[in-house]
Amino acid sequence: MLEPIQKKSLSDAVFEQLRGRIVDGEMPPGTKLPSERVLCEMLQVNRGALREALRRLEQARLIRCQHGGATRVLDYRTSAGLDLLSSLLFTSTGELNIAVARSVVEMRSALAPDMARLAALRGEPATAERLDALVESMRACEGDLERLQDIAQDFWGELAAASDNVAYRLAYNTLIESFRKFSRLLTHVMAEEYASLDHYADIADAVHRGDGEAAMQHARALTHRGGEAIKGMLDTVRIEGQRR
Amino acid sequence: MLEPIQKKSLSDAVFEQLRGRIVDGEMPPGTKLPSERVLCEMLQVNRGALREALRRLEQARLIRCQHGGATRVLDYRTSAGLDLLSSLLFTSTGELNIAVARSVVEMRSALAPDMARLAALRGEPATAERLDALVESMRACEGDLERLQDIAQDFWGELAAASDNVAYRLAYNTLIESFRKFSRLLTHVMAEEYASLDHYADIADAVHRGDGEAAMQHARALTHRGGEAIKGMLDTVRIEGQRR
DNA sequence: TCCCTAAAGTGGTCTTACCAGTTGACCATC
DNA sequence: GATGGTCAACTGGTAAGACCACTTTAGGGA
Repeated sequence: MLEPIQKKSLSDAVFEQLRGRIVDGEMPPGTKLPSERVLCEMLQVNRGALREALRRLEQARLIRCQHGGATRVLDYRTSAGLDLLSSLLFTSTGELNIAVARSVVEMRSALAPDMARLAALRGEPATAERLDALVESMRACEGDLERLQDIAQDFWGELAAASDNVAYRLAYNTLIESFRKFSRLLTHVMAEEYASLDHYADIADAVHRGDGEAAMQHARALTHRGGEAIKGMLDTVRIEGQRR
Repeated sequence: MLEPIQKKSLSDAVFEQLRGRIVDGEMPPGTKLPSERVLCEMLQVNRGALREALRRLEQARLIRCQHGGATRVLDYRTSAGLDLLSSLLFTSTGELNIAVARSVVEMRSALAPDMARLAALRGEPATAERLDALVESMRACEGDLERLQDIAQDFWGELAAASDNVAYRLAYNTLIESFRKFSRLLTHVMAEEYASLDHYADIADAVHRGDGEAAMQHARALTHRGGEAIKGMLDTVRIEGQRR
């Protein structure tokens, strides 16, 4: 299958390079950035492209610009928002950051049960119908684990939408964006979730009945099981990484 | 008390105006934006300032620009990240959006218990010491509810930092940014949490002992109690709003 | 020592021009 | 009729230079 090639604009490249140097700790909090004119010269780009990148860094709360004064690096740990998460997943050398991946999985486990609970309490009949259809699709792809994984993500997306909680919806978007980047490393873990496919059906059923507690319990069981399996997998990856 | 006046750059103003029109639904998903030259003319700003704003909108995944093609509005519900949350809190007329505020409180309730659990499991002795100090400070300000509220926020911040989970830390930053915008409307609710100040002490104690389950239970009790109270308060606000 | 001021340096705004990719109409070809 | 090429007219992307607004700093005066 052919994939569209990704083209990066100049400001994209500048943004990513500076963001990388900041989160890698190469430019620790408090560092004074060179002036825009100097940065242009160093990066060999025009000032417009540079400023577009600086505005984005400022919005991500990685830097703070002051008219007439200096532009300083902030401590992203205490100032940045969740949107930064996906850019922390891989180190500058391209290796998966296990601690960050674990964070993603843990947060998923914390949010999913309450998402399911609210979806059951607030979801409409059409929601439950769609969940049923997704469960059916999951049953239909016994061998195709990647497809199973994709549908499972859609399942959670449906719950997030039905939870009628905009914070959950937005957090789901952010988490999924991160999760997709390393989920394929864990595809075989999904085989275990497949064994507990009934839990998905139970959640859909609980949404049908409007039983929030039941939906939460089944979601908790599901994410707990998947979460532990994934953490075990991540530990394996880490150990293999240390061997090299 | 005097407050520093907030100065907005041109690109800030452009960004906020366009963001507002998008999230208000005035420009629904799929809408084709006018060309940059035309937008400059309409907004009476130069193209550089406009483009800085467009880059930020693109990063927030509210729009999508295509070289040579059109710039289109995306559906923020399915594409934007959690960082957008705080800008959804108030409507264009300046009124609090109750549904969004409720979302913030619900998400806090979902995350806090697991944050406390991980903080107990992974926190260092110095963390527990700082939590003790914060509890002490809370006891010391019986009458000053606003101060109590601020310290409580620091308490959760300490737990987020100790959880050793970067997703929780970043999500905490985002949630607090939103929460601060309406927390003063709920200050009197904190009086109720004051009655349960021992729960904070219990969490600190659990962190001392490294007892994750206990920390989680007490955090759950705390956020449940506070969450219900806040939701009740928000309902009151909504009813009052309807009366007008 | 203190305060003021001027100069230098910073980010913010603006204009103009040109480069590069997309779209659609038109036309030749198969 | 379907396909593919060409061209003109868009679109966004890059570039360079000038000037404005603000902060910092160094120097000079009281």
